[in-house]
Amino acid sequence: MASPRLKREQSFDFEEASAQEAMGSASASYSPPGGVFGISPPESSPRDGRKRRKDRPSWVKRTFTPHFDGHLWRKYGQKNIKDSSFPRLYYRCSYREDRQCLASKLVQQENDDDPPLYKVTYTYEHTCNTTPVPTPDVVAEQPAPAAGDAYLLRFGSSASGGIHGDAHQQIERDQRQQQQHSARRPFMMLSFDSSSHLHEQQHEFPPDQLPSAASPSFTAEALPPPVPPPTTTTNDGGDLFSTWDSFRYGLDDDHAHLGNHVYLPDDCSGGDDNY
DNA sequence: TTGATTTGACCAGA
DNA sequence: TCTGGTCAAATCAA
Repeated sequence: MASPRLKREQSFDFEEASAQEAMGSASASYSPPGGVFGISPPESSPRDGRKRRKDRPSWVKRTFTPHFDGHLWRKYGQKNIKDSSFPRLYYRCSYREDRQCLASKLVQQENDDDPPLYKVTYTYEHTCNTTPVPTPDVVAEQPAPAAGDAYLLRFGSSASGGIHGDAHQQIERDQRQQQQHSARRPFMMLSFDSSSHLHEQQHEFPPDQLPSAASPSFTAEALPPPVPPPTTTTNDGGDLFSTWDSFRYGLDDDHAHLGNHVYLPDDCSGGDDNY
């Protein structure tokens, strides 16, 4: 009897090494040129499905909300990693089979802070052409960012803009988690997730570099008046979930643009915003 | 009933 | 040889 393992799913033969080399070491953040790799359609031998990891295009970002990046993911694995206190979670695009979307991501918690910081490694760009949920969320707890008060502001992906219901559910689950986190202890959280298909203006602040809410250039009040949201959910308990379409938040000059978050592990600060 | 998640095993790369 | 990435059956949840 042949082992079912013999049945290898899709196998792809990507030669992305050149792209990696162009970006430097494999561990550096990789910014997909134009947001699209030179992806070839699935082909070649079955064994290449497990392409050498170094050859696969990937980029890293750190975020407090690893599940909010505007795409719909399906978890397919979890593994404890050596030298890591936290398991690594494996996700792939939910449209992998439907649209041969190769995008996948690895989520690994990096610390036990509140909220915890996650390192997300994306592999391959989305080719599913699904609308990456252009409806960010704003979650603001505590009306005024007074000293010591919790202040949570999240620009995440919401489901109201064309995402499927299951994605909505997933997001809601995550929102609940975030709420639970935020309810435990005062903290400040700023995380910006939105449609990633544009691959532009993405920054993320490490926890120790989060712009202060009191900063004149980075306050909740500084937010541009949002487009009237198609759906706005307000929790009576004081939490506010606001969603609106096509929201992009930019800060000029020496302040980061906020629209998506990105981590710049090395010195990828010049030129295009890294991804 | 259907789809998502969990989890142990397999396999390839380092 | 070890570790990490993926598969797929079993299980869970909606």
